[in-house]
Amino acid sequence: MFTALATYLVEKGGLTSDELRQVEEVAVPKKIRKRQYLLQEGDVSHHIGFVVKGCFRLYGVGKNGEEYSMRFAIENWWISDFDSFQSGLPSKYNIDALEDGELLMIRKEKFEGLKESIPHFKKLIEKLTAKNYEAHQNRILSNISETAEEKYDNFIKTYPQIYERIPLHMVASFLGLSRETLSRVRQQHTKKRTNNS
Amino acid sequence: MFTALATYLVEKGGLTSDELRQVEEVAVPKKIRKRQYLLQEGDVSHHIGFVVKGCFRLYGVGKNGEEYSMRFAIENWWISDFDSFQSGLPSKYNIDALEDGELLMIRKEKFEGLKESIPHFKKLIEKLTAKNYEAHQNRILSNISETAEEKYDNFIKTYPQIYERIPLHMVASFLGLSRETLSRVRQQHTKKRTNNS
DNA sequence: CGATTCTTTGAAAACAGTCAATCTGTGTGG
DNA sequence: CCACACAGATTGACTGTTTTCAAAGAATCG
Repeated sequence: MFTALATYLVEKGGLTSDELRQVEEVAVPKKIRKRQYLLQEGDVSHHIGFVVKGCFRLYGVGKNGEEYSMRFAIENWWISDFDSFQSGLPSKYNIDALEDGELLMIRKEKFEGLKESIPHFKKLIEKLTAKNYEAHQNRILSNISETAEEKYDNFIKTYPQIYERIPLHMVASFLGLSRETLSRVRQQHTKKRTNNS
Repeated sequence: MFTALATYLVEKGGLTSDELRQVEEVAVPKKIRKRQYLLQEGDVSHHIGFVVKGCFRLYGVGKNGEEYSMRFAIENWWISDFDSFQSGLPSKYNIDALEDGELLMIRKEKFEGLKESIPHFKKLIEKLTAKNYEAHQNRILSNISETAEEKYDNFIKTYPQIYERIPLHMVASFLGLSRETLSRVRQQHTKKRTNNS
């Protein structure tokens, strides 16, 4: 089960087999069933998880019970509430599994240790952090500048693999639209596509 | 002029006077006039600026010429297009001065050097990065979950110092509202306040 | 199969955006 | 010092988009 992470670390970070062994030592496999929580509001996120298999979702809950999807993660993505992971404070969010899945969990202390002792690993994490920053920036720009249709368009172009795996009402809550609006936007969209081709 | 940054680094990062000297060596003072650009779309952001005095704005321009405010910075904040700064790619954004101002500019290579050679400095930057991540997360949640009035409310609570210094139409573009809508929201808001007190 | 979850649709209401006009304060040049 | 231009803020009337509520139609799962 570690092979997925090993492959990833070699490809993306150029880790040596000795370095891989160090990572393997601290990566704890975890199986999780669909609909189970990986993290619940109020918990502290002590781990970061590498997704070997499955699909996960980080979301907040409004006072009327509405769910706001903040982030999704599929194979070869990392998942955690990074806020809580960094700060050690209780999380405002929940993480749940949208499918049966498998993760490799690394404790915060161990994770920091890997960054210290493996420069390649550190570099990789910094690269991911930068990418993440850019993604946030783009998402905010999309939020404040685009119409519902443009947001939808943008989403399916940016995250096609995710789009095909999650229910539409979660796409809607990720984009800040009601599911009904998303449904209608999609209808418009396919109408246009068929006219043009 | 360096004293502002020195004070900041001692208070927030606990730097020693020797470490401060290292920072001073690479920090280049820059004066800038109201309405001048610090960065223009297409430029690469080679520097990060520490704001000694003044107020700055990072914004994108839509195809119809509308401006979308992504970020503001006042005294003791850092300003740059961090995307471009990290990646070395041309920026999609502009930075301009909303008032006459003074900055201390640090070149990317020098900045990375400081992180290498001064653990205190590195730690401070990492703390800021984490805070920034949290701020982005909160802003996205606000974007996708709140009404116009809640967004406005949230903004004046989160950034009171900025609110009182920048034109309202920039607050509007930061929140993803039209200036007219913001104006009406404000009117409602003050009406409520006077009724309740 | 029955239950649950997900998606779509229609109609009405709430909300935000646009356009156009006006009002304010600031600063510049004659 | 005044006049004028300019940037910013507000207001009203209108338009358009999005939400809400209610219902019903798919799809999936045990």
